[in-house]
Amino acid sequence: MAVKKVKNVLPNRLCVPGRRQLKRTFWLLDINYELRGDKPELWMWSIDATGKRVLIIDKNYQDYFYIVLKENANPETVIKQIQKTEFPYITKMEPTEKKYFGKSVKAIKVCCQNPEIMPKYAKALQTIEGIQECLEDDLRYSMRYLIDNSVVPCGWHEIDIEAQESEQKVKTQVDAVYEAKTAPKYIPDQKQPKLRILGFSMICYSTKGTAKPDEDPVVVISIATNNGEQKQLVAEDNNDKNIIISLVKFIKKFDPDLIVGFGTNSHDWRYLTTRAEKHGINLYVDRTNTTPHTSVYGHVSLTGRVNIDWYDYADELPEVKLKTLENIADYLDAIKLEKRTLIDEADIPAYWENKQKRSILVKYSEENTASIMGISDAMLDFAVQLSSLVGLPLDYVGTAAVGFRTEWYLTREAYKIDELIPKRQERPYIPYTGGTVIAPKPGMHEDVAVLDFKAMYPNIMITYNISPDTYVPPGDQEPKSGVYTAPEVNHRFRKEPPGFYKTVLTHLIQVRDEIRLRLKKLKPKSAEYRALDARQKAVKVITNAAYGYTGWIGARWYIKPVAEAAAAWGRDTIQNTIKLAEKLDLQVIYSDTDSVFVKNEPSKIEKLSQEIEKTLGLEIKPDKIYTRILFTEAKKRYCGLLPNGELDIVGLEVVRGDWAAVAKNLQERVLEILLKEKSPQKATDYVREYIMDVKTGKVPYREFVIWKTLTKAPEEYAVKSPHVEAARLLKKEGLDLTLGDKMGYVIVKGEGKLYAKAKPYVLASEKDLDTEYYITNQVVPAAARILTMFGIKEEELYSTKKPKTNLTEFFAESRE
DNA sequence: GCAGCCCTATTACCT
DNA sequence: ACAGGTAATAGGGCTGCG
Repeated sequence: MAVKKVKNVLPNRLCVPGRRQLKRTFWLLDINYELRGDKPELWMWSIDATGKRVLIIDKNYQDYFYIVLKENANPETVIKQIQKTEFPYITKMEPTEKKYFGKSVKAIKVCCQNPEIMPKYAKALQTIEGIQECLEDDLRYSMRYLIDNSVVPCGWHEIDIEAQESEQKVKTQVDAVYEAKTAPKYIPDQKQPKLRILGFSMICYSTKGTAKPDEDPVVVISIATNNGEQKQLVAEDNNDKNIIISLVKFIKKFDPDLIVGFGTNSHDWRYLTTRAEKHGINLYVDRTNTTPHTSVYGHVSLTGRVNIDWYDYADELPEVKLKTLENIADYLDAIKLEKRTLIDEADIPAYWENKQKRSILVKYSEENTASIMGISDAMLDFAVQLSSLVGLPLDYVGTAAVGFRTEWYLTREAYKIDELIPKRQERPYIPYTGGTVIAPKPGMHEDVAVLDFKAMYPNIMITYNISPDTYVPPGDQEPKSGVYTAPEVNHRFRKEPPGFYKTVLTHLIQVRDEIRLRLKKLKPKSAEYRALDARQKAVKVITNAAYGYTGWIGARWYIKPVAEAAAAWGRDTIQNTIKLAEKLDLQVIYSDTDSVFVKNEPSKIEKLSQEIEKTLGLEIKPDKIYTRILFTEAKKRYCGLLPNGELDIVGLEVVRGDWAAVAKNLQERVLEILLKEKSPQKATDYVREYIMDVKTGKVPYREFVIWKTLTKAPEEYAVKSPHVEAARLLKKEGLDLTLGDKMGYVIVKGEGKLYAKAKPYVLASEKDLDTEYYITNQVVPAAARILTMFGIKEEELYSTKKPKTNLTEFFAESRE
């Protein structure tokens, strides 16, 4: 796609040459806009090159949207028609050429003084003769500003400014307020200013059940800063008025750029707001003396500061199954502790009420904040890079779902090539066929190589120019340049010019390769390395999400054949690879979507890889080698032994969050014995002993807990199930569960269906456990899943006596 | 009334 | 609220059974 850009005429900027103009370089922290009467002002909260906190106000940028004209319409006639009607906020209309899904369209750019009136105007205009539709009236003013001026959150810019006598309330919060005299100009520089970071966590107290902000006080607030300051605020006489005042004071005094927490977007800020209102305190923790408010994608906004809730980044760590603060901190090695203080929510009242134990609660709270600071240390680089890459402000790039992050990146790219931004629209969900999975050859295999296509879907989209703007619908004439036709589904895509996705993906892949090359020359601990490494991770996230995005019905650029074609070419690619491998007499053991597991024969593999590269133009290479690998009959589940002696467990119970640890631990040990020692007999013995341990109470209570997510409100479930019933019991105790929370339950002795025997683990204890259930439904199935591959029957595992090798004897054994 | 079968709901995983 | 493909368990309805 030809990149043609009309260079900065800046028709939307009302440029007034000023006196006392200065040049400043600034790093953009947060952005918001204010309406002064009907005129928008864009506020950029920033840090300048000298480390001063400055607010730069741009009053000179006007919002606009586009009218797309019908093919035969005359722009001037349409403009005249509009002028006849009363649209007082329209300041300018100009005919222009744009592209829409790759096709040139006639359009009118409509400038509006008041950004918030635009959707209304756009709707009203639709009825006018010659107008096809209106677009881009649904972009927020602040995003419009960022996109049009190439302003990048968490990036450096240069700008001409003029000192401004600001209102007192603003002046107290920053070192200086300026008025923008030119558009900011982006300066690529990965260096970051030294940010002031404040982390906090809190503990609420209720005599029974979940604390309710209307009734129950906050009793401990723990604060820490990246300057090493720490403070524990402890309520006196269960009255939280003073500690909330102290929190506000502390924040004002430290004046953080970032406020970080865990669960703050969904809980803490709302709770504090309600408590503050109750006490008549102003919760002024931002830089403009307003209170926290919920905004875009559900993030809590603190004007002038960046509020980050690290829980929003938990999705980036799929290895952590139960996303508690402790687990995430431990996973990231965020905090060094001899022994962590752990207190269940249900036990908090007991700790608070007991003066001796109260100090433990305060320590727990202090450790929580320390964990938050540690997570910050590990994750902030990534958040900053994601923000600057996709162009969403740092305070809500984390709350934006993957689809929206991808879309904002695309939106910025579309602007650069004059593509109009399609509207979001409701569509029916129609699934399509995805990747191919072939059944594994069950059993143990020695020396197996896993070959992976490098970024298969992105590269397929590049190779076949698959894109919303290159799609040739059925019935449309084939373009001169010719088309690529997808296998099976027969969707066509023009070969030329390069499509939107091809351009974007090529760029992303190239950028990542460049970064990785630079990383090789840097010291891994250096700030530059960390920032760049975070950058390449952010690039990878967006690259990998692109294919999924194309098949998402919520996507602005959704065109089903695009996703469907990419998937079809994927299937074709892997099928060809398997065929070729077989032709080379390279035994294929398993394949899933973009990978093939083959016998490790390097010369044949090399040949395969070269042949694929030559015929398909895609890169496939060994990703890892397993010394030994075990498959059951199931797809997507296996265990491999790596050369370094580690086990790579995929899909099996061990890696699932919804099996009790008592079963997972056993299965892991069984796999270890089998893969390392190749002894089914030893594994069987181990299982039998283990079962005895379970029966005799040698396994800790916590290992019996089963965790399952509550995906909807308890009433909405069609069938009764253990975790939902357990959640009901919790609720009876006043302990609420929010949608998406994990319910931890155990199965206790009793009658009837399983759901009747499920109890929240906090409400039961060791002696209640139905060990029979755990043995027959957790421990044995998990072990048998593996051991049946070696001819060992499930029933054999129940035997308490020495194993018998002979089946007749085994059947004589009694099963208890 | 219930064992056995089959289908559905549900969850979490893999690429 | 990025996609589809898959395994697995428990619930629940239905059938057949003198």
